[in-house]
Formats: sequence, C-alpha cells, structure tokens
Amino acid sequence: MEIASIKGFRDILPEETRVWQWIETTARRVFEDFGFQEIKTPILEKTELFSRSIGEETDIVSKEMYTFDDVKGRSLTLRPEATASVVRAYIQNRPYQTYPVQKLYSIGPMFRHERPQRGRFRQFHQINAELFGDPGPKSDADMISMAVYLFRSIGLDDVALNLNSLGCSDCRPRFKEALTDYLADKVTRLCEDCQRRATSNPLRVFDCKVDSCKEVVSKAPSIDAFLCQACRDHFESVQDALSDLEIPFVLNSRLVRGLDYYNRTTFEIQTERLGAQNAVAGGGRYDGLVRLLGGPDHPAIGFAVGVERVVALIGDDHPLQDRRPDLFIAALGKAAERAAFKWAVDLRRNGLWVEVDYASTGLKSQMKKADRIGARHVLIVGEDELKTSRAALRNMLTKEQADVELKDAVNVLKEMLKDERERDGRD
RNA sequence: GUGGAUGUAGCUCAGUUGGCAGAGCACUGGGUUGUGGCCCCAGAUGCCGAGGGUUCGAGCCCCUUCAUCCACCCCA
Repeated sequence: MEIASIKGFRDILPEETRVWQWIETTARRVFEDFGFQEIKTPILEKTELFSRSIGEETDIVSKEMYTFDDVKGRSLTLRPEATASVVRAYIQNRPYQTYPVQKLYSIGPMFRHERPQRGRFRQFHQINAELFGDPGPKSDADMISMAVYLFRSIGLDDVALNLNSLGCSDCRPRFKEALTDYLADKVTRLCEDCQRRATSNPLRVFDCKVDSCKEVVSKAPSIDAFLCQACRDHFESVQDALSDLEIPFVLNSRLVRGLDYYNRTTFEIQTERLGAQNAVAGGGRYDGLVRLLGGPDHPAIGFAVGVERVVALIGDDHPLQDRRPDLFIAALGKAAERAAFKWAVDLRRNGLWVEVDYASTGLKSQMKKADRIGARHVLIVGEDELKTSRAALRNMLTKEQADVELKDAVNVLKEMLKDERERDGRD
C-alpha cells in the first residue's frame, strides 16, 4: 500500500507554487508599502492560548482544533488561526516599548479539523496582518484599504467588501440581551444548532442559513440600533474614510465573526465564485484581546486572507511569464560532455539558467529535450567542434545558428546571452 | 458530525448480458552518420482504491472498508 497524505492535507505542486509565489510576493510588497513588517511565530502553541482568545464556545475551539498532549503531558495545539500567536508574541516580546504602534504581517499554515470541501482544507494558509496600538478609526480604514488594495494588486476585482460593527463591551451586552429576549419565545422555530446558540452565543444565529432561522432573524433587533454613541461615531468615521478612499463597501449587519475576540469594526471580503466558502479574507478590531491574554490594554485590528481561496479565484489568470532556460548545451561524446558540464555550471554561477543532459544521448533527443523545456538557445558541441574550437549556437526561436569561439566559451556565451536578455527587457 | 456523487495507465476517460484491461493526451525510442516543434512507426506504463463473498470465470453482481469530491455546518 502506498502511503498517502492525510485527509485535508495536500501537496502543492510546482504548477501551483508559481501562483503562490506571485500572491505572496505581491502581499509582501503591498504590506511593506503600508509599513508592515513580517513576523514568524510557531505553528504549535499551548492550547490555552487559543481557548482563551478565540473562545471556548466557538466551533473552532470546541471541535476543530488539532490538540494533543506532548511527552510531558502538556496540552498543545496546532494553530487554527494566526492572531492569537501574534498577540502572544506581541505581549511576550514587548515591541511596543520602542514603537507604540506595531504593524505586523505573517504568512503560513493553519490547521482546523473540518470536513474538507471546495476551498476548505484541514491545513490551509493565511496571509495575516495585525496592527497594534491604535484605537482607530483611521487604522481601521488603513487596514481595510490595505486588504482591498491587495486584492486589486492580485487582479481580483469581483470581490465585495462587507462591513459591520459589533459594538463594544458597553453596548454589545445590551444588544445581546435584546436579541436573547427576542429569540427566547421563538426557539421552537429555530434549527437545532440555533436553539443551542440562542443562549450560548446568540449573535451566531445571524450566520445560520436555515430558512426558518433566517426568517426569525430577519425581524430580529439589529446591532446598529444598539451601538453606543462612541461606537456609532467610530463606525461612521471608518465609513467616511473608506468613502474618501473611494473603496466601495456593503453594510452587512448580519456579518458576525466566528471568533469571540472581535469588537467594533468587522469586515469580510467575499466572492460568489467559490460556492459555500465565500469569504476570501476577513478580520476586524479586537481591542480587548491583548489585555485578555495578560498584556497591556492595547487596541488592535487585523485580518487574514485565505491563500488557497485566492489561488482558486486566480486560476490561470496571472501575469507570471514562464521562465525559460537561457541555454541548453547539447554535447556529443565523452570529452564534449565533460566540457559542457563544466561550462554549464560556470555559466550558472554567472546568473544564467543553463541546462545539460545528465544522460549520454543522441543529438536528436537532446534537441527535443531542449525544445520541451523551452530553452532559448542550444550550443551544439561534439568532437569536431572541440578540435576546431568553434561550435554552433542555435537560436531556437529564429532557428539561426551562429558560430561561437570555444576558447573562452563561458565568457563569450555569458556576454552574448546577457546582451540578449537586456535587449528583450528580461531579467 | 450528517447527506450525496465518484474511485480503471502520469492526466482525461471508455469498458457491451459476467468471458484475454482499452483509447486520446503525456512519456521513451526510431523514421540514413550530428539538429527541436508537425507527421508516421514502435515501445513502456495498471494489485481496475482495499478486503471479503457469489461464480467454471468478476473491472462489471453482493457485503464491508478506505479515499476523493460536492453540499450541510463552519470559516479564510
């Protein structure tokens, strides 16, 4: 029996890694232009970090985490999301002592034990940004615009920005109470899950897609009516700033995030092209989390982008031009093969992409190979060429063959190929 | 966790009532000494997802199991 990868964990093969590289490179460029710096945190953390920050009652913590005991019996968890770890690192390393506003991004795998389906895997990757030390609303708008700009830079225009405010610890409890009261006499009309949620986490009923629940919810009190003046002002300022930036958004009072730590501004970038998995990025403000995890009372806001989903949306529609080898050296006979191998390595040290065949095969098969990998040129070297010290350099596109002096082969080829690169504007 | 669909060559998929496991693409070699793409010829490639059962005989029928995909759910 072959050993296969485990369910929901997949190989990302070369054809696909090219797109990944393009997305990551673009994200790094965009984020660094916005003043963000990369942080790398461990994939494994103490379980408590996630249960405390994400919330015991959430689906993620209650049933989706990869949790196990290590040899000393400590409970560890593969991170299901990035924010908790970054907050932990923020508290632990105290970077705010030198710079009170911290802008950090990270890229890496996350793990959730869900049933895999379109756009959803057990190991998946997020590009993540967090901003600490500013209460907003400018930083809210900055974060959101950065997310939106990233999608534009990647070339994805058919995504929609959804926006909501969840209020703060002053006003959300009043809303929660009103909602609980409203739901109390309607539990019988709710689905099984929502009957449980109605008391444990009533906000999540808004997320339900069951028709009867949708109907109950459609007449439920709306969060915006309960926002306190401060939250109302904050939310309006965020919207004003986005309008100033000409970033279109949709107000969505049903947008409730699945992690408990969010407050005030939440947002999600959605697509209609991925079936049920419509969120390609999501985030929001989490002003109480740093303090909750034992740090100073610093406000923060962040978001995460689902890389697999972005890759799926991009498909083949990316501007990556296939790189081609500059040169293939076709060698015939032992002596030529030895020379070719040495020239190839020397040219690579000079920054050129050069291929040689490992096996000793005929010229025809070497030409085929050169053609298949898309080599721009082939240098043909055999016994005769070594004797006369001149060889043919074939341009595979134009089919022209030039005579090349072999005495100083590496330098001659280097100059010729580099000149051509510059003419073509390649690099 | 619950439902549905699908598992045959590297890929996409045929496979008749149960009777020798196939095609296209891809791959390797050849088509007059050492010149690629097109064309032609030849070749290699499979525990037919796995285990059991029925049968003279199973890719095909029955049972079990695993995997993948899709949906619910959840979220990025």
